Amino acid sequence: MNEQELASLADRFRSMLRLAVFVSRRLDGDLELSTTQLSILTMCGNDGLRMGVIAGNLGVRVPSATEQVSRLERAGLLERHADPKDARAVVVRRTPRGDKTAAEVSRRRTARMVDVLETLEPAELEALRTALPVMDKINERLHSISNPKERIA
Amino acid sequence: MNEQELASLADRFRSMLRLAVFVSRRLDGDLELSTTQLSILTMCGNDGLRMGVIAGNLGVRVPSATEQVSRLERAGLLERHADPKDARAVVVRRTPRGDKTAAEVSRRRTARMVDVLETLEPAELEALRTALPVMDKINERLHSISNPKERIA
DNA sequence: CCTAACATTTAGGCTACCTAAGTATGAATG
DNA sequence: CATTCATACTTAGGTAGCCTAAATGTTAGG
Repeated sequence: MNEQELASLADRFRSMLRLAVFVSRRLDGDLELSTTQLSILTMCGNDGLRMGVIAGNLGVRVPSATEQVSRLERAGLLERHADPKDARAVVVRRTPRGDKTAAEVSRRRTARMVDVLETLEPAELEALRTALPVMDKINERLHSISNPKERIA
Repeated sequence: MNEQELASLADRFRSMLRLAVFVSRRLDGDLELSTTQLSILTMCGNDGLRMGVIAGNLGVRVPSATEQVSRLERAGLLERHADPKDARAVVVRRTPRGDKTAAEVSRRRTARMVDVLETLEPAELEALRTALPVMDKINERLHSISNPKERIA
């Protein structure tokens, strides 16, 4: 693939990323838990996770994770526990109600997505399936790019 | 493809959408203009667009578009003009500086994406290319799903 | 005309991110 | 041990970008 084709693919892929944000909003924007909250609930099994790990999995800073966890705790879906090995740390676990809610919400959300996917051709579904691992790889690659921050508008 | 395979694909596709949000943050999070702002700048050629059309293209409500346009106007990249056909309406156009900035920012952003794509196998690039139109189709399908709004946490 | 529909802005609110600074514990070192 | 540095988390305060509801002015239809 030559330079120009690559640039064209890059451009269209950038548009696709933006589209993914829309799709995500359309799909999840009206439900009980935000996508982030459902992710947290899903990853904190009954074994529990450290706050820092949650943040890392989400791709956000620790204080952002703290905020979401606190909210889910207030809603009775998660609990903070002391880590016996390290008094600095916190272990976040789902409550029984959290288990139930996570399962329900996830089921509803997947069902909605299935409704959409059902309208597609088999070849299109195959295209989707094939592209999934590529996105993972791209995400990994981007870990290596750094981030200052300044906006002009 | 049977019911269960479809559900599994739906699940993994949902994860991919979340990943797309990360990738987008990693890729664009540190630059001069937000993704939304660059989209606006790109779509408002020198012909200009109505505020409502901008909002529609972005997939947001009109007041959200107003806000971003105002900001870009303050930054000297866009201008509001009266529509001679309809005094209620506004036509948003890029300034010459807006032209220049849009081109530059877009070039830089694509270059960064090319750097990432260059690390992939030809088959992976092909997978990406094939999946792009499928995302468009999914987005269209989702237009038909409605949106109240209530969170439990 | 008068009323209803439309295009936009303004005002106010919320989520989810961020950075910087504070607290407390743990680990390493002289 | 005492000190110091690193780690894990929370708190405080700020910002972007979305939302709804209401205000303003314009057009179009009966």
